[in-house]
Amino acid sequence: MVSVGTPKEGSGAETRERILVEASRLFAVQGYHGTTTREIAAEVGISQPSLFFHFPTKKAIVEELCRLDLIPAVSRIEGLLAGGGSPAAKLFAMIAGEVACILASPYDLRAHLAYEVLNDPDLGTYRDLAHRFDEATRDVIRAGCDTGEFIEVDPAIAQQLVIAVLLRAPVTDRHVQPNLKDLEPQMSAALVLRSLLTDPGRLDDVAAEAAPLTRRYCAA
Amino acid sequence: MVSVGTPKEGSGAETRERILVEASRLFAVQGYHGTTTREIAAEVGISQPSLFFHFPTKKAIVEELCRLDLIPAVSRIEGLLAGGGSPAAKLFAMIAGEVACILASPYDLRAHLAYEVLNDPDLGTYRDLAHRFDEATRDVIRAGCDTGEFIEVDPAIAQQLVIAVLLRAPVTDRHVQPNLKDLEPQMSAALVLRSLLTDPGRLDDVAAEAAPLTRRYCAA
DNA sequence: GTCTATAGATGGATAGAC
DNA sequence: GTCTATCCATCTATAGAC
Repeated sequence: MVSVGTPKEGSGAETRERILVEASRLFAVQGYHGTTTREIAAEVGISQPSLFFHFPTKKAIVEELCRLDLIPAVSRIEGLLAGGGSPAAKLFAMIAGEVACILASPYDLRAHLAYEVLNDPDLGTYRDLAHRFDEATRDVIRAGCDTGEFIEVDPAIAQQLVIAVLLRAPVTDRHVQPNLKDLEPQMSAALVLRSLLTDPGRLDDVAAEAAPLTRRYCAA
Repeated sequence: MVSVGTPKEGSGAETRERILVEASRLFAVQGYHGTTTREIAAEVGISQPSLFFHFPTKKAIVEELCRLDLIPAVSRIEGLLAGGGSPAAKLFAMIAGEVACILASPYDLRAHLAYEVLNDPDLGTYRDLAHRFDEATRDVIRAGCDTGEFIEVDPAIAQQLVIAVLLRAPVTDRHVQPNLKDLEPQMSAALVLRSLLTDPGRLDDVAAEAAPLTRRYCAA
C-alpha cells in the first residue's frame, strides 16, 4: 500500500513545523533576541546548524511566524468588516474569534509580535499588517460610537484595550481553571463589550447576534 | 555663592540618571536582550565602557529599573488595601493612580517588566514583587465580587485585564491626543470599572469615592 | 568621570562528511 | 536531513591612560 497522504518531503516538513512551534514558545517567554538558535535546536532535538537547513536565517523563523499570524488575522477582520451586522456584534465576534484562534494555534503567538519584534526595522513589512489590523479595529469602534451603541470614547484608547486583551489571552489562559478554557473567547469579548456598550444590558443580545459572525470569523 | 542644592557627587548622579532614562526607553522598544550597551551609551552621549563606571553590569541597570518601579508600586497597592473604602473605589484608585505614576515617571517603565525580563531566572527577586502586586489586585477584585459590587468573574481574568491596561498605558499614551493626556488615568480606570461593576450606573459615584484615595495613592 | 584599546565570551552562520 | 568542527561578527566587561 502506497502512502499518498504525505507528500514527497518525508519528515522534513515535520521538523520545520516543530522548529516553528518551539521557537514561538521560546520567543514568547524570552523574547526574540533573548532566545538563541542553540536553545531552539535543543528543544527540537537537533543540532544547532541543522536549523539552517530548514530556515536560511534566525530572522526567517520569526518572519514566518509573523506571516502565519498576521496575514490570516488581517484577512479575517477585513472580511468581517465587509459583511453585515451591527458594530457591537462585529466587535464581539472579532474578539471572541481572535481569542479562539490564538488559543487553538499550535504556536505561542501574539506575545512575540509585541515590542521588540514589530519595532525591529528589519521586520517593517509586518508592522504594516499590524497597523491594518489596528485600523480595522478602530473602524469598528468608530462605527459603534456613531450609531450610539458605544459610549463616547477615544477609538485609540478602546483599540488599545482590545489589543491588550488579545495579547494577554495566552498568558491569561495559563492562569485560568481548565474547565473555563472553552469560555475564554466569550468572556474576553464580554469583558470588553460591557465597558463599551452604552446599555450594558444589551450584552446578551449582542452575543447572540455575534454567534454566527464568530463562527464565520474562525472559519475564514 | 556656594551651590548647596546639589550634593558632592557633581554631575556623576546626573549621568547615572540619564543612563536609567535612556536604557528604559530602549528596553521598552527593543527589549532587554535586543538593546546593547553601545546603544545606551550612544543615547547618553558617552563611550560604551563609561557605563561600567556607573553600573557594574548591564543586568544591574535593568535590576535598578525593576526596583524603582516595583517596590513603590507594591507599597502603594498594599497601603491602599490596608486602608478603608469600598472595593470598587479601591480598584478605581489603584488603576488611576498607577497610570498617573507610570505617565509621570521619567522612565519608560512597565513594558520591560513583561515577558523576557521577569521570566529571566537571573531576575527572580523581582518576579516575587510582581506576584505580590498581582495578588493584591486579585484581592480587591475578590472583595468586590463578595460584596456584590462586581459581577461574578474569575479574579485571574479580571486581574489580567487590569495588568493589560497598565502595561499598555505608555503605548496608548503615544496614540492619544495631547489634550486627553491628563484624563487618561481616569479613563483607564473607568474603562475597567464599567466592565466589572454589577451596576455600571454607579460609575460616577465610584469615581467620586475614589478621588481622595487616588490622591493618597499617588503621594504614597 | 571619561576615554582608547582590547580581552573574553557568546551567538549566528558556513563547510563538508555521512 | 543531520552531524561535527569552526569561522567570524558582535557584545559585555576590563585595563590603564588622562
